[in-house]
Amino acid sequence: MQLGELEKLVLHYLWSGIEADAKQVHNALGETRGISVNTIQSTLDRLFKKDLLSRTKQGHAYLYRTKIDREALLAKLIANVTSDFVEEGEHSLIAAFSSASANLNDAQLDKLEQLIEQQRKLRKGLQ
Amino acid sequence: MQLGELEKLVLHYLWSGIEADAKQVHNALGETRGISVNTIQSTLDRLFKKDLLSRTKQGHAYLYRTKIDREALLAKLIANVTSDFVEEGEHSLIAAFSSASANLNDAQLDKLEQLIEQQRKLRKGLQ
DNA sequence: AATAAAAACCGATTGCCTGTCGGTTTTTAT
DNA sequence: ATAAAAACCGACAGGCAATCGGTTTTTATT
Repeated sequence: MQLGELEKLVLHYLWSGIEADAKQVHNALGETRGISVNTIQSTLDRLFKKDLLSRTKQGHAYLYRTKIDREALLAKLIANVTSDFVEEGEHSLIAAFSSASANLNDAQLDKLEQLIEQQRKLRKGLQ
Repeated sequence: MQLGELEKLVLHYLWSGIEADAKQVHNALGETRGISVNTIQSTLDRLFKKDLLSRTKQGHAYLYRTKIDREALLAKLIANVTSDFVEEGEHSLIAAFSSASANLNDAQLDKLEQLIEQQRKLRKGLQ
């Protein structure tokens, strides 16, 4: 799945916890750029069709909101872009980690380990 | 940077440690697909221009070889596709992990922790 | 129910990228 | 010098994002 510039901007905007219709998004992003409301509408529709936004009719207009959070989208994009390069049974994140670990600083390594621990505890509790 | 199907195939092929000219790549990949040598040549050239391959004249033909290994390319692709979504100082992998950790099995968690340890040791040794 | 306003929908265009190749120029080996 | 091989150039198709004008549908109001 490909994401264009405007699509990314819209996602960013909606991740701030806002629900918005095309008009509002246009006010927030399009107006300054000299973009028409129609363009925003198309973009929202594309994101909807990509299953990244959900929408409900509110009065006359659709209210859009994100259907996936930033972190999940990151995971999705990473899986997407790496899938052709990772072996069967290999997890893309782990493959990615082994290639990128050198670019992580100490604090980030700590953070990751912390997240792993957290996940482990969660499992113990649930089982 | 976008990679097409044929480009990925060529990279895969060259990652097997081979140096090859257009003809050889064509033999290996193009012939069965009914693709002309010219197509392979274009693809090799595009990959070269993307700085993913290097080449040297060998006799009459260019010999191509990968300029980046699989892991490094993964890192690059990931950085590319995620850069618009990560904050300064944040690393996309860690952000992605926090949402995807639930999808990893115990063995994969172990594996990841192992990789972290390995990376730590590497740093101790180098410092 | 009629109608005006708002929004959705449809289709078209442009621009960028990959895949694809034919034809021309350059290089190389004999 | 020349024939063969390879490189190079330019073109076209197909896919996707950005962009918008115009038409249809929906909604609110009288």
